Amino acid sequence: MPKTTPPDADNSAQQRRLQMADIARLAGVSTSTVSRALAGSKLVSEETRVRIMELARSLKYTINIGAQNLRMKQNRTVGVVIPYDSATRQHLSDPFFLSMLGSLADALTELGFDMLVSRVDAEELDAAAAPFDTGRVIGIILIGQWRHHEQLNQLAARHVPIVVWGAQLPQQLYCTVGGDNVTGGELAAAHLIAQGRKHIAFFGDINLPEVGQRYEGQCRALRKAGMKVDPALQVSVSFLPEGGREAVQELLRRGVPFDAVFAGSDLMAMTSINTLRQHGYEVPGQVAVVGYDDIELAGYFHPPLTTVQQPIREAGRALVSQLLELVDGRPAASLQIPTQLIVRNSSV
Amino acid sequence: MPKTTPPDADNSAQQRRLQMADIARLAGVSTSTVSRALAGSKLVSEETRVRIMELARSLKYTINIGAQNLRMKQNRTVGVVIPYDSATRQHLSDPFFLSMLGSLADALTELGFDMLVSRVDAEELDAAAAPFDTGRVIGIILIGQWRHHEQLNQLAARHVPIVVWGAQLPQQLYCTVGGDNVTGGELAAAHLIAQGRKHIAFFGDINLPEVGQRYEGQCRALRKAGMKVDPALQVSVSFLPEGGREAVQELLRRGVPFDAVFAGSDLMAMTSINTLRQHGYEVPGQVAVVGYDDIELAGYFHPPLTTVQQPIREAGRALVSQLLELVDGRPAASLQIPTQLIVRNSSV
DNA sequence: ATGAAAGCGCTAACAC
DNA sequence: GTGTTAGCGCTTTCAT
Repeated sequence: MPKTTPPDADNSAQQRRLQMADIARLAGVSTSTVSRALAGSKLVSEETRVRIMELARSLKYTINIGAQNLRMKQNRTVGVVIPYDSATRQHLSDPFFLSMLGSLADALTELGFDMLVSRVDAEELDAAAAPFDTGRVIGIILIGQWRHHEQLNQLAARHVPIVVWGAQLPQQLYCTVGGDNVTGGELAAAHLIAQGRKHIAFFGDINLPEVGQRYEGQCRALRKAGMKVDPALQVSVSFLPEGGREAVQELLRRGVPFDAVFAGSDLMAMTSINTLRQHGYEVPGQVAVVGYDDIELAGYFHPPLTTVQQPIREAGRALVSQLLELVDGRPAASLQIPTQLIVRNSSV
Repeated sequence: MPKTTPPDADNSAQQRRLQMADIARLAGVSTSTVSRALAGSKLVSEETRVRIMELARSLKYTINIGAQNLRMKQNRTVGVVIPYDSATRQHLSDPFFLSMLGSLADALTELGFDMLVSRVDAEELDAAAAPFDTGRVIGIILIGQWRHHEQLNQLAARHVPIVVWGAQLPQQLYCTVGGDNVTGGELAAAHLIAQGRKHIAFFGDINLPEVGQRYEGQCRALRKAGMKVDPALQVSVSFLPEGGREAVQELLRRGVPFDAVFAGSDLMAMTSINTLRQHGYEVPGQVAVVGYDDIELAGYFHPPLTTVQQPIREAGRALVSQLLELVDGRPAASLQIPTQLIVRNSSV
């Protein structure tokens, strides 16, 4: 572990960081006055206030937020946690999660909050609360509900202010914000059905709440169209990019006929398309494909990907606003963000 | 601006956060003993240490890091800043930058550091130092050098510990970590030349240091092959995804013949390929295309993208290790991470 | 309008 | 081994 000596350690020329007492001395006033001046209090005369502010600015002095926070018992930092899968030791790479991070950064910056990012082992989700427990952040936004409903409930029961990006589940103590997965799945499947597709495969781990709901949506669309649900067309594969390839191979192995694929994520849709092509299938000619997420690159893929859009900008804002509710001690309802189908060429 | 009342505000049932004094009282010892016990000091008897630790754990007490930092004048948080373009008000979306964020998160987590992410207006780069000036972070990693060489120099002159992802420039006071852009460009162009391409277009804003160096590499490869550099084949376009489309259109407008494109980023390569196709060009048949970055999706594109790989995992680690050098008061040399050409189908 | 003094939650001499 | 005390850099009564 690197040492990172404290700034005041005697490594030569490290000039000591300026502090309020210095400004006070230089201005010939007390620290109280400096504090007030910098805070824009009207208790200090216009003249000295200006003088002190100028001085501070010319010396590039800024208040030490740590000390200020301690004294004022406040904090404008929000924790964002992205669990990683300890088994695969998978690192942060899903473009959708990454975009969410960007969107959260934007939403928080806009409101004057800082964002503390940490990664935790998905199996030790309790650790997600650490930045809160240690007082560094006022609450936690967790991206990736995965299968950890129970652990999340426990965190909420402990009164950790936490908002989770994911699906709304029965008996849920924590607040979630997520896309409307059932409708999303239904839209996707209905679209494929409208294109005349008869055998629609589903790729994705339906044990994950969000994916499960997307599949449920597909089933609903099938039933509405008077078609029956064939379990042989449902292939459970992980969220990793290779998922698409594996799913196609498994489906071919099963030997069930299919003319469409609804994939649990765009990444999976893309690898599915590539694998289908390698096996000589034309997309969308022989197999129509629909993805999920509408990541930045979906439209640039060949063929451009039909997909269900998760409105990431609003998602970020919603996550933040619900968290701030919780932080202020108000209850925060779980939210569903409406999704829409983006029809491109991979399915028509 | 939302209020975010301090935790001790009187909104009903917010139970006060446990603190060391509480543990001390419950254990019947002084706070010093608790402090020592929790720090694992050998000054406290085995027995009381265990007792106190158990107590703390059962009560889910954790030390308030803010107070600890203040007292110990230490900090294990690193700032990561991603400037945004104020003109286009462009938000964080380039997959490469996003991946870099992920890689940094991993590298920092591994070393036990936290990551504070902020976004600043690229025109006000001075603001990038704010998290440092206010004592929240021990140093800054800035992703995106853009055109702000001068402002970065000023930050370094102010002794802000800062490491920048970007190109190494003459008269540079700050530390950079970046790919070897010249070699990268040379590899890409040499590859295209080896494929028998005669008229290689370059897409990208060569005023950006990194892109300029990639172009320089291309020129070098051309000269080595005894070919001449045709300025009409260089098209300056922004880093935005649409850049690729605009570049192709501009090139066609110019009417110069071309049989290859070297694009400044993968995103641009992808949109270029799509636009070329729309105009009836076959890739790689009539036009070979090479990108830059090797983003996650490059291999899944159709055709799979030949590209220059920026090793993002090492990049993250290198950025962090150089920053920690600076923080410890040691000089940190700028680093170039070797790049390699990944040959896929878009160019062969 | 300004200053003195107390204290935010913690650690580290220094006593015993 | 453990407690007492001072103080990290700031804000805020309470005096003046």
